[in-house]
Amino acid sequence: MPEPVRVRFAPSPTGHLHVGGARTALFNWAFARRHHGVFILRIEDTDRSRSTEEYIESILEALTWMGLDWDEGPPTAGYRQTERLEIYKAQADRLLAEGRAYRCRCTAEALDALRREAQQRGETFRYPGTCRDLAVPASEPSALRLRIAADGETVVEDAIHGRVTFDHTQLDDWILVRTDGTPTYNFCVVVDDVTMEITHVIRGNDHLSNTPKQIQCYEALGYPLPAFAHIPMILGSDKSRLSKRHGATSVQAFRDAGIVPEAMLNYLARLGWSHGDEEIFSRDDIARHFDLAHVGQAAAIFDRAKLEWLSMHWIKAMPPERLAAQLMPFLDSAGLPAPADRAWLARVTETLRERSHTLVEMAEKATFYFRRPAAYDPQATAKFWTGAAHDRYALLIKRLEAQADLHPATVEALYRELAAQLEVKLVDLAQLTRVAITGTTVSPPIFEVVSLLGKPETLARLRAAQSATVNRGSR
RNA sequence: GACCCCGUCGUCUAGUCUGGCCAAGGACGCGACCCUUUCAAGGUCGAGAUCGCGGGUUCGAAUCCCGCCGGGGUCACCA
Repeated sequence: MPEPVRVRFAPSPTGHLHVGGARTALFNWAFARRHHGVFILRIEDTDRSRSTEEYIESILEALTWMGLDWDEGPPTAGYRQTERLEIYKAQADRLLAEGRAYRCRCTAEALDALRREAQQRGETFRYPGTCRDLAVPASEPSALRLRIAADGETVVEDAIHGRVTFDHTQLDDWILVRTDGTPTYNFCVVVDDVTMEITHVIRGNDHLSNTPKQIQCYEALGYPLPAFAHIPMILGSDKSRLSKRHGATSVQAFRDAGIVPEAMLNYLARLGWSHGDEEIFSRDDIARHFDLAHVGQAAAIFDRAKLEWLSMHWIKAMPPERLAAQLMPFLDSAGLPAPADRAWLARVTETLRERSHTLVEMAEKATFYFRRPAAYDPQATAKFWTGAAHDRYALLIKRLEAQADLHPATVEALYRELAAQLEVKLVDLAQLTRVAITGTTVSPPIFEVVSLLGKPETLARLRAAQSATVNRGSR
């Protein structure tokens, strides 16, 4: 039986989870689920100056929102680098004892000077190995460097890019442990991946260049290599690295913009990965079909329009009760009251779901269900409050009053009958009603709206419009 | 600058490994029409890619080889 797949997502909590990180998390999660393996969440918080508890919470929240559940990780202890310092220390000591690493007392200033010189000569800076054979005593302040073979090459066998070769002239004896005793990122990653028995390292393409250094470390440590897969990056519309400049980039920014999680997941999955011509993937679909073989090699540009299309798709596909529940916080932010009747709200969302790309949009469009029009759109009144408007409102009011119930079908029958009698088009009566109810000429199917609003409210709005036609000078 | 990765419609992509089924398919967006109580949604149709460019191999190349150009990434006692 093959060894079980173990993958990890290892964000550093220096900011909210951005879409690039979210997609890396998704690919790891999907790979784990597809292979019935284990998805581990590890927090890379060795950079204490920039890491915060708030960001850790924020990242966990974003992953949870997307439904990316982890099998190992916080809140269980031991999945934060700051909790693993002894482990790095032990491995560092071992490398030193075995001669695979050595103490270096070169100062940062001295190295900076060398770096500048190299740059002026147009060369890649490499640590010259000053302390390599010096046996710097432990009593002196020193950093720990990995001893790397001066020549030869290191090959990365990448699941997405194939074989990538790096010449050792490009590598140098990099720092494992800083003078202050803290381990560096590249060292922690290797130790963590080794001790957590990670089988597949799936991460952003920006780490490909670091991989040969890490491979050297695996070898020094005497551990087998995991498989590597470097997924392409996500770029902004100008093909530069996606940043705030390009608008929303954090997962919660999209959540707050009313994108539904199903859509975020679906969009991110299709950004860089494909499964034939399919576009629609539920979380389960992704878990069932995801494979590294169909992850592309080219960076992808983030396209908000397609995300919103998917968001509408999933809004349309969502069970009404769930949709109503999802909408609630957005009604609140829009300053609208929380309806006590959840079933009623579900019906309201049914009328709005194919007209809303986001929940924010849906909440906006739902406004008239909760509030009477603050004003009537001048263009609408100019067009529909003609001389006959007042009388037509009167007729509508009279007939609606006589109706015991306002099922959409009975309302429609009433309107059609009246339109026929007056020898006008149904649209004229419908638009007159829209103006009265929403203040505009746009709404979901008006018979449904009337039914949802109920008789007293509908009548009140029709009467208000009717008297407004008088005030306006129409007869 | 050095090294590494990448390059198919505006965008996401199928196809590239195993050359012919591709005078390049799907999706978003865009346009038109149909449907229709408005707006949408839906349906149909359409515009849109000489497969970055130039050579080569081959009967035949988006697919193989070479060169070039363009974009991105990495070069820290950051992660």
